[in-house]
Amino acid sequence: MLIGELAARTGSTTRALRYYEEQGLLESGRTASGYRVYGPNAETRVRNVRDLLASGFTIENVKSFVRYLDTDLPEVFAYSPACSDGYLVGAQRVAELAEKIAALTRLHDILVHRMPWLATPDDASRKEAA
Amino acid sequence: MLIGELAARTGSTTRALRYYEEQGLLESGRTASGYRVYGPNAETRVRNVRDLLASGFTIENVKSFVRYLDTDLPEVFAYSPACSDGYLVGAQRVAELAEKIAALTRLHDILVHRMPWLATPDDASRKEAA
DNA sequence: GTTGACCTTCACGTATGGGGCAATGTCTAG
DNA sequence: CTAGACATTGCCCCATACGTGAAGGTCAAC
Repeated sequence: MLIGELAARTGSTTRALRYYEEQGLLESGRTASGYRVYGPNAETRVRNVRDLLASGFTIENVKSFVRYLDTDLPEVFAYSPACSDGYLVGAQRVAELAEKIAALTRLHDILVHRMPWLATPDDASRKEAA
Repeated sequence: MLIGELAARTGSTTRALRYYEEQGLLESGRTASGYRVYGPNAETRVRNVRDLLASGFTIENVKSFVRYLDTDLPEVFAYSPACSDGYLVGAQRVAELAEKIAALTRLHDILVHRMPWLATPDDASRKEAA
């Protein structure tokens, strides 16, 4: 399978696949003329990478899961913290996201506090609730 | 007043002040030897710029307020939408922040949903409330 | 032999607010 | 006269996951 086919089968792009390889998340053989060649496992692997990215992990995070990316991930994730590093990475990522959300929320609230006429109905209802 | 003094008086850095000038938010005269020279208004202006940035506006946003930056801003902001462009910029910025917060929250929730053992007490209480 | 679809590497652009160098010029005090 | 504190411009760096060309090689079909 060449890179175009793999991209089509996984709903990604050739650019993304080369990027994953550059990041050490994907391996490929080469034809005599230098084209990347992929085995059938590559499809599962790419799906897993994209699945994790879409779940809020970063590329760096996904590197921690690289050992498990050739089997179906739902299996891995279904049974509690399957691997301790997965747990740690997940927990750290959740904390990072929570922190970023908090920081942006702080900015948002400062802004609304200074310019109260900017409050959205959503803000108003949250204010009522508080 | 030279750049170092202005930086010290406003709690910023020389690098930041040159950046503000590059962005058109600050003006300076020059000595014969090329040093930047600032008048006393510069201090108010820089404070206002940094105040707006700290309030969640971007550099681009602050450019919209450039006409008002030589007077004390609290005055400007105290009387409802003092200037219609201020209102528009503020509203847009609030919307942008809200959107970013929503996007990050979506990621966060997906992650917690997939790895429920990662939920923080905060998540749990929010879940109860819902 | 040529068109066209496929592939390659290289490398800049995205948004944000500066940080941190380098290489060099200027001013002031001892 | 020289040290050192200050100034200048300019350029690369940060994180993020690729997008979007450029300039060119490869392969199948007609």
